[in-house]
Amino acid sequence: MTTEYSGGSDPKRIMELLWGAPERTRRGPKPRLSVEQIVAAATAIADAEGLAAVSMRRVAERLGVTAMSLYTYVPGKAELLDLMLDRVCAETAKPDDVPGGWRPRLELVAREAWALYLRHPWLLHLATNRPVLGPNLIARYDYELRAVDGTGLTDVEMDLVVQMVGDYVHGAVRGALAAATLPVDSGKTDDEWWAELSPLLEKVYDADRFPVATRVGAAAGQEYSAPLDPARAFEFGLARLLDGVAALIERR
Amino acid sequence: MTTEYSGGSDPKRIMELLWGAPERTRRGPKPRLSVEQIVAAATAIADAEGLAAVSMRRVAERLGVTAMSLYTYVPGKAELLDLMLDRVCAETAKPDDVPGGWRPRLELVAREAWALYLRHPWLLHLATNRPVLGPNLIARYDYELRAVDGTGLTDVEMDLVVQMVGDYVHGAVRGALAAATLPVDSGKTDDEWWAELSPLLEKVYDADRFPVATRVGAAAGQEYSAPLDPARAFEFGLARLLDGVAALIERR
DNA sequence: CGCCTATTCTGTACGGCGTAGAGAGTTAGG
DNA sequence: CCTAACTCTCTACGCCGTACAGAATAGGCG
Repeated sequence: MTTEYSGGSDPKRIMELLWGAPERTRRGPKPRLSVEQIVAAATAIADAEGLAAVSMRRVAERLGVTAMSLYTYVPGKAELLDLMLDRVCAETAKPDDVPGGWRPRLELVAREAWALYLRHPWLLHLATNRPVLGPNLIARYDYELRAVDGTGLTDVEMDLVVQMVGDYVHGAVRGALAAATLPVDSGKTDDEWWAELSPLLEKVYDADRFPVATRVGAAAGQEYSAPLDPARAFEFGLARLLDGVAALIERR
Repeated sequence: MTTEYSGGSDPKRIMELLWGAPERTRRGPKPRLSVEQIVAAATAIADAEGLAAVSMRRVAERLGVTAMSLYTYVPGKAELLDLMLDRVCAETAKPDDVPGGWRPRLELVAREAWALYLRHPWLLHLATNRPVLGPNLIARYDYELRAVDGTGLTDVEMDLVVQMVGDYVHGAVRGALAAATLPVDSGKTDDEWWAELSPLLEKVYDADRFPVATRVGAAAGQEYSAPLDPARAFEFGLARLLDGVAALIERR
């Protein structure tokens, strides 16, 4: 019996893809590719040229195959993106023996996520509206939760804390990458860009209306454009976040 | 769906658009539209059908005009998205007289952002790679900073705290909306969805491998699918976050 | 007034996208 | 061997953003 899935795609199929389909004997010609090759090719393109460059035609071209032949391996592009997401999540280290309690463990979780985002910036632009229940994502979720297991937090609180850390990293990376790529893809340096923009800005608003934004924006801009400082900002914010978690845990 | 990019071309032009161009006498035929009408139409479509439904052709159609005629008002779609972003940011209330110090002020900032995201969920999918220096965005940034001004934090720390709150809200909304829209656009209830998926999951992984994820995931799923609880989770996480900020401020 | 010219808007077209559908080629099970 | 299952190619549809050419409009200047 087959069910008809109008809007979304077949959950069974994507599950098989994520977890590795059981090898059946196949009647037709030998497949020239594998799902893994396709996902790897798509990931390589995304790493090199960004998510926008990942199209079925581009991926197929890289594999010496027509676009449509990919559809014998993967139901569609959305599922390919799901597979890319789960695949890269296998890269994060998950050591079991981090000493020092929940805080160093959560710090490691955050830093691994930070590093993963920097390796694959296109992760920022993946909209994960629906859960992707792949093996690596679940394993990572489990690992992250274990960082705060046994601290007296309720299950829901544990989920929330882990979610918070993930969200924070996401946002911090976005800020860092925006600052880093701003001068790069406009072909101008940071100073040139601002030099061009600031007279326009000044013509149109008086700094007196937004005194705090003007002052702080300048300071923050300088901080972020310094060589190593997005990472320091990340660490700083992380410390604040974990202080909040600590306050919660100590109250238990 | 993947993220939409915004920002890009001639800085002078987009600045004029954002801040309202100086009215010059124009020689040709009277314009049938205004930038404001176009941005409003695009926003209405995004509110009703999501960001993916916003195309130049769709917006033009809604205004009784061809797609190309929009390009006399707006340099391109990226700039239209910039304008939409700045436009909706005017909606957030910014009262000056919040009593109780920085914490209630920051809470208000977060709740206003939360409400804005819920009114315009497509904001989640807007990635602003470069800053959009519109009047409403700057005004909001200034307002948010004033919430923590005079607390002894450095300028850079102020920026960081405000950024953190914004990032947290972004992530929390994403989680809440994912939970809410999951059953909706698949045409199934939450229970049906899980009932269909869980046998597939069970066939493929044993709960013993991910004991914590299994337990916590179930608890969190139940919590989020309850009617009002994404909002409670949001408030809870916000409290933790602000506890961290408080620890920093008190140390000053 | 009438011309010139800047501006608005339309029509058409290009190259991209995701993917549906038909059909050619290939291989295993009966 | 035949047939059915399977892979892969080709063509095509309907979207997308937008470049370009040209028609219509109307203010500035003679």
